[in-house]
Amino acid sequence: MSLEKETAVKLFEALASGVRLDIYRLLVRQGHEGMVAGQIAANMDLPANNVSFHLKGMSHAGLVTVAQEGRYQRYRANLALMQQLLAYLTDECCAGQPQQCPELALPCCAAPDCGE
Amino acid sequence: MSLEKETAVKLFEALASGVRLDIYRLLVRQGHEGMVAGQIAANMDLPANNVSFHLKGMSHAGLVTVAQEGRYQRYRANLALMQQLLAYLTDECCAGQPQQCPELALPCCAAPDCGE
DNA sequence: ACTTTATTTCAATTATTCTTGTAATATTGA
DNA sequence: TCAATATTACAAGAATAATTGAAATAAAGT
Repeated sequence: MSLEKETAVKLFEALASGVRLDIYRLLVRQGHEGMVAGQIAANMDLPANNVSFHLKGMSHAGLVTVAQEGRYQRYRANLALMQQLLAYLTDECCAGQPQQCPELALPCCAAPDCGE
Repeated sequence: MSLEKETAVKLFEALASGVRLDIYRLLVRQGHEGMVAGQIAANMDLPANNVSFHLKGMSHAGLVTVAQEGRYQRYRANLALMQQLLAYLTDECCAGQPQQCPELALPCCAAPDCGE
């Protein structure tokens, strides 16, 4: 159930900009409520079309989801995919030497199945 | 003790390329042993100077560390910083509505201090 | 000292991404 | 239907990043 590499790269690209990182964290803070595009743009203090450009990239990558509400577009952070991304990163960590993991304090290695 | 936004952006940029993502995951698998630049280049099947270019970016961002060993440069994944990056991402998640967190299955929210 | 090996640096080219402005689409309310 | 609002689409220029090749540095072995 691991992510495709291509998917992971797109997700990191989607996070690799100050604007988009701010947007994502804003949506994480909003939780399930999310925010509509105009609110996000107001919050970012950027032109609406620029924010829309970034939101498009983020939703295309899967980092956020979008739902239409009349003439509004409501965006939400896709936290489930973020979890998969983290798992992808730490997949097979310290392979063969699980005893290294605790000292490196990596969550994957603290798991009971680490090193399997 | 949260990361600076600029630091977080640089880390995501460092992960936002197929080549660098492969390198990072390779180093994660290697654990504390790490790998020297030439081994990494051989593993990536890319020109050494190209790999060096990417490694420089990654180490400048802090994603990996580098230690000189004679004429070799040994690179290791900086897992401690990765942990901080994850914390930065999920900081203040679902602020004010901690009851949303479990259903979103985000690790930060499963923590006992979620919503504080 | 000389040669080989490991790695980095620099410069040039190509490719990609960001921003801005303007126009288009589509929903709502009068 | 008409006007206003929310948002996206498109195009052009500016800014960044990636790749390649050639040269530089620096440690190790002879």
